[in-house]
Amino acid sequence: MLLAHVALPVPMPHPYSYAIPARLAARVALGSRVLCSLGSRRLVGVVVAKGEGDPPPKVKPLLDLLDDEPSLSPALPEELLAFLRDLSAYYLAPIGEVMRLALPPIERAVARALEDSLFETKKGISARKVQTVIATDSVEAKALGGQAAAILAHVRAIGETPLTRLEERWKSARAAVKKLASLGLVTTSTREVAADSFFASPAPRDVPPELTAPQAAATEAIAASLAAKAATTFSLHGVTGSGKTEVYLRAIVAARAQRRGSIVLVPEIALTPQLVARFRARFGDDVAVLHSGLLPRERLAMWKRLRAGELDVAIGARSALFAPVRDLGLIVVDEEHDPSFKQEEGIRYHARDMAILRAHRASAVCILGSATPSLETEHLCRTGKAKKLVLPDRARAQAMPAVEIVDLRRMGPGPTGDKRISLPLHRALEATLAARAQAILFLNRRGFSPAVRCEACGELCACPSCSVALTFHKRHGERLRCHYCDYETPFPERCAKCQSPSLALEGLGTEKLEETLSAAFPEARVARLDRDVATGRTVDTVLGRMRAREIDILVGTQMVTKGHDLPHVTLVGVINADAALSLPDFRAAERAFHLLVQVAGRAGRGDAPGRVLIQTYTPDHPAIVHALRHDVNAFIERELADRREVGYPPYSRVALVRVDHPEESVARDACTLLAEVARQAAEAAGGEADARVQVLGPAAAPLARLRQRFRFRIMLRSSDRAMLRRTLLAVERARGQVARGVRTAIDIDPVQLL
DNA sequence: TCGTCAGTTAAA
DNA sequence: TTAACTGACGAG
Repeated sequence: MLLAHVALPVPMPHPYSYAIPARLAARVALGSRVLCSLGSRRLVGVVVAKGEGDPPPKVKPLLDLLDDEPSLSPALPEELLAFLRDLSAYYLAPIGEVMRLALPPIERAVARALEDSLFETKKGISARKVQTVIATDSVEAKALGGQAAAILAHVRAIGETPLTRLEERWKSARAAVKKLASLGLVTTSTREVAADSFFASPAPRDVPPELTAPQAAATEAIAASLAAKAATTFSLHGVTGSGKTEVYLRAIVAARAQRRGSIVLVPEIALTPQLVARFRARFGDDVAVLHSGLLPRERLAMWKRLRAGELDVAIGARSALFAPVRDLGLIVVDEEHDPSFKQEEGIRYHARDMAILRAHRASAVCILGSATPSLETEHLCRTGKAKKLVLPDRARAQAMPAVEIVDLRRMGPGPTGDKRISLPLHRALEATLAARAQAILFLNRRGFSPAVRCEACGELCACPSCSVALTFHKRHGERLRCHYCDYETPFPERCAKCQSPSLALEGLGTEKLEETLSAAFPEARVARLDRDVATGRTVDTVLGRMRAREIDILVGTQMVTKGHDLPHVTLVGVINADAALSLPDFRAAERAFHLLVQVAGRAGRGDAPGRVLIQTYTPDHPAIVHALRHDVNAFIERELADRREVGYPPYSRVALVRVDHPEESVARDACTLLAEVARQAAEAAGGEADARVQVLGPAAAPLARLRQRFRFRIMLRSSDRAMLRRTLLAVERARGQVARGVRTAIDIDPVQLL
């Protein structure tokens, strides 16, 4: 019997086998999308293997083949298919769910439509409309249950909310909203949404500039690898303004010359409109820009055009890694060090690592570009797995801004009385305002105060499910919010533990900083930029106001450090550099360093020389010392040495554990032991551990049920390196105890796979 | 007795 | 993941 092995979007590690009916036999290929019935459901899957053989006892036939357009068949080209299988094996992720990453999201709707045989191919793109939900003033007559109550509370707190946003969080939001609407508690309305903002204005073509010598050398090296079809990873190290983008553009041209396509990954596409603009200026509209604002239909259109080879360049965030680009020749990862390349929910993957993998599989070139390369990339260079290309800083002549340290141990508070607005910072703000220039203040804490403590018994208000301190948000009705899980509750009247009414706000968030500054500088226009005020596209609105000089002082989180030219900013203040340094992450120092270098780069790139003030209690910390001198190499050297000293692998912190033993009881014991070790290690480290256990072999089926229980995370809530070493030793020891059939992969280096 | 709920199981 | 099934419970 002819069988098709199909990866279906269910969390099972194996594909399902179906009989290929005669009428489809000629057309079903590897990578084809097929409609299958699984239990009582109908699902769209991808054919990952074909063959004759013994059918499983309950084999069913394929229902249909979805690749109706011959030019787009099969849906997933061989190269992409092979890559997805590697990714699935590497991250122990269910094959079907991985395949789904690469399929256009409209498939759900298609499958449903097929089921109802209502499917009709509508050409053209419908108007962009979005349905929103607004709470009315009426009060519910009787208590509501479950989702309806939660949704009502949410809409009342947040205000007008798109229905799709609600559906992300509550599965049956649509039904619940319908019910609420019938009770008169909410109303819905449909509004038109602005067209795709990236293509709103025509792109004036640019003229390719003359390359500098280092640019030319880099371009040449890349073109040579492309011409030789030699899979090569390049680390392109150059500060902002050193011309990395021009190298990307030339590399794409070189790939094109060989009729090969390119993928460009950026950390957050919404924050990089000017990079997109440069690509459009060079290549016109022949660039697929994949961003979150696309409607499913538009996304599908892009997908098809890429698949058909009509477009050969795709730009986007993480997920653009799975673009069906034809004859892939090049993958660029811009701002390679950025942590947002790591997908942390659903299928977990690191887009930078997987970009290297996909490029190698396709005999393509991978360029990792950054002004502050990650230690992982440096490690690849040192182990000969990547080649280093350096663009010296030609902008150095324009003078880097003067970076000054404000030692909070010695410096008293400024006139506001708040220690976090020190005297030097206060004076610098005054000077900036007097000069009619702009200032950016960076504070990595959203909300008003990051903690609320009972003054009677000392208890912190904590999230019931995450046991993390709740942040007080003044706007949106004085509520406490958990920044991990979005749990929300009104500000309590009394302490939950001792009923005392004296609850004190602790610490400083962006909301409070904004308020304090508005009071201290009444003549200044103070604005705030963080996730609470700006989501996705609205970031641009705030930055637009900044560029138009409608804002004097901008207070913000991470967001203010990324992208965008703000030429009138002459002062950048880091309120508390130690906040970034004490994050519960072994990469805290590295990230703080990246942040400080980036933030410093924001000052004075325009008409006036800039000033950067970094407030800290630990001015001697290497991340701060080296950021002061803009010395990336010295920092990397120091950090690598530090990590070596505690025995931490240079690559990744994730521990994957595979248990492969035929004896169920042994496999079970191994799982139990590893889970226990992780739990204990995590407890000792004051946090959780990040590891996953997968059971392979004959014991897999009986233990599959228990998989949930064996999934655990180690997240070190301590920057204590000795603790880190103890944790790793504990996991190593456990590996020794259950040695037979247990493999652990703690040091994950994707290039080892190649 | 029926409906609801939480927990279990199988899906090719 | 999802849907179907199971047994336990409590309201009527």
